[in-house]
Amino acid sequence: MAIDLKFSISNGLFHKDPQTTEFGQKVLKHSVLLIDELGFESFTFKKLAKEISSTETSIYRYFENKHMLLIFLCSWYAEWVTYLIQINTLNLKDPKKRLKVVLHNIAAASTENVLTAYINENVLHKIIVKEGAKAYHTIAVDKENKKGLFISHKNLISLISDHIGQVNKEFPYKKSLASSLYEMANNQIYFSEHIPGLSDIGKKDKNHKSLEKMLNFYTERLLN
Amino acid sequence: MAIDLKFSISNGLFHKDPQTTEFGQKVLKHSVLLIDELGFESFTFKKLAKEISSTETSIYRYFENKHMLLIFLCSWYAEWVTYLIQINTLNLKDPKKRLKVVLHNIAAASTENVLTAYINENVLHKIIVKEGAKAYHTIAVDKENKKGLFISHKNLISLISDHIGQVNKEFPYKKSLASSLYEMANNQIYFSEHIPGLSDIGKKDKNHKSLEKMLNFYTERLLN
DNA sequence: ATAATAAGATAGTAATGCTATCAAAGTCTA
DNA sequence: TAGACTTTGATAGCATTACTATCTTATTAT
Repeated sequence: MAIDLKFSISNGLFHKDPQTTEFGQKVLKHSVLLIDELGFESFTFKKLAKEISSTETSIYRYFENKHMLLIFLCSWYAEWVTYLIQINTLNLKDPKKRLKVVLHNIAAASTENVLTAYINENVLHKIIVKEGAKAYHTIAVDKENKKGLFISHKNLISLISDHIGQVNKEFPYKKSLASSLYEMANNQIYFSEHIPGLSDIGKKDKNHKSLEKMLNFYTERLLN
Repeated sequence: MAIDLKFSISNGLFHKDPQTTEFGQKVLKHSVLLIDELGFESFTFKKLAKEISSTETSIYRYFENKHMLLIFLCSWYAEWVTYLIQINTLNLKDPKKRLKVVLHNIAAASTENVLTAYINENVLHKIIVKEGAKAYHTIAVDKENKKGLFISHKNLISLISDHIGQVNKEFPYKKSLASSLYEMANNQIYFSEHIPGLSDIGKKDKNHKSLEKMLNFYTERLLN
C-alpha cells in the first residue's frame, strides 16, 4: 500500500516542485531508477526523457540541471528519514532508546516497507549511498549552501545531534558525531559491497543489521 | 627544498607513468592546480593542455581519461601519507604514540613542508578532501577494484588498521574504524569550511589542530 | 645515418548540456 | 462558449566535451 508523502523542500532546487504534478512524480520515480542503473555521471536528461517518453525540454522545466535533481533527491531522502525518526521516537522516554531508533533509521530505514507512490525508497537509498556525497562536493558549494539548498540535510544532522545531546549533554562533538555517523553508515554500506578491504561489515549484511550493531557500539563507547 | 619522490602506483591507472617524464610531471603538477581551481566536473584535458601549452592528444597518451587521473592523484596522496606514517613511526615504541602520529598524518600532513618538485601537497590535500570520494563512487567501481586501481588507498587503510590493532587487539572493527577515521578527517575539514552546520570544528582550524584533537578523542574513547 | 620514441598539429565525430521557438492539448474563467 | 492561460511535446540549434585517428616534427638511442 502506497502512502503519498509530500515534503517541504527548498524551492531553490527546482523551477517547479515535481512532487505536485503527475509528470513531476514520473520524473522523480524514473530518475531514481535510471541513476541507479547508469550511475550519476552517465545519467542524462535526454536518457531520462526517452525513458518516460517525454522530452529534455519538459524535464528542464522542473530542474535547472541534473545536479539540482541530485540535491533534490538527497533532500527528499533526508526529509523522509527525519520524518521516520520523529514518528518512531515519539513515544520513547529513554534517550538511549531514542538514539537507537535514530541509528536504525539512518542505517536501515529503506529496508522497511514504507513506500510512497512515486519514490522507491530502497533504490533511493542505494543512490544516497553511492552518489550522495556528490551533491555537496561541488565547486559551487558555498553559493548553494547560502541559498539554503542543503537545509534538509542540515536539519537531519541537527536532529541526530540533538538526540546525541540527550544521551550525553557534555559530549564535545555532537554535530561532528552526527554527521560522521551518517556518513559512516553510508560509506560502510558502500565499502562492504564494493571495496570490502575497507570494512569489517560483511557483503551480505541482511537489513544492515551488522552495520547497525557497529553504529550502536560506537555511540555507546563514545557517549558513556 | 624539493625532494623527488616517486611512488609505485598501479599501472592500470595510466598508459605511461607520468612520474617518469618531465611532461608527465608537468601534467600532474598543473592538473592538481587546475582541478583545485575549476573543480573536477569543469576540469577538462583540453583546458589542462592549454594551461601547459600542449595538446589534449599528448595528455591522453598518459591517462585514459580524467577519472583515471583522479584515481592516480588519490593513489599518489595515499602513498605519500603511507610513506610519512612509516618514517614517522619508525622510532616509536609505544603503540598509542604511533597511532597519534597516524592521526596527525591523515589530518595534517599537508600542512608540513615536505615538498616534492611536481606536486603541491597542500593543494593536493584540498583536492582529496573535496574530490577524493568521487574516485571510487563510480559505476565501474567493481571492475576497477578488481583491476587493483584502489590498492594504494587500501594499503593506507590497512596500515592505519594495523596501528589500531596494536593499541587494542580485541577491537572488533579495525578496518571500519580505519576507513572511517580517514573519511571523517576529510569530511570534517570540508564541512568546517563549507557547511559549518555539520561540524564542531571551527572554520579557522590552524593546521587542523582541533580536528586532530577530535580524532584523538574518538580513538581514545573507542580503543581504551 | 637510421630507427625508434615522444610530443605537437590538425581534423573529425558522437554525445552532452543546454536554450529558443512554436504548436497542441487540456483547464479555468468571464 | 470563446478566449486565455498552463502544461507538455516537437524540433532545431549551438558550444563544449570526450574522445580517436593520422600525420609531422624533434629528440634520443644504436
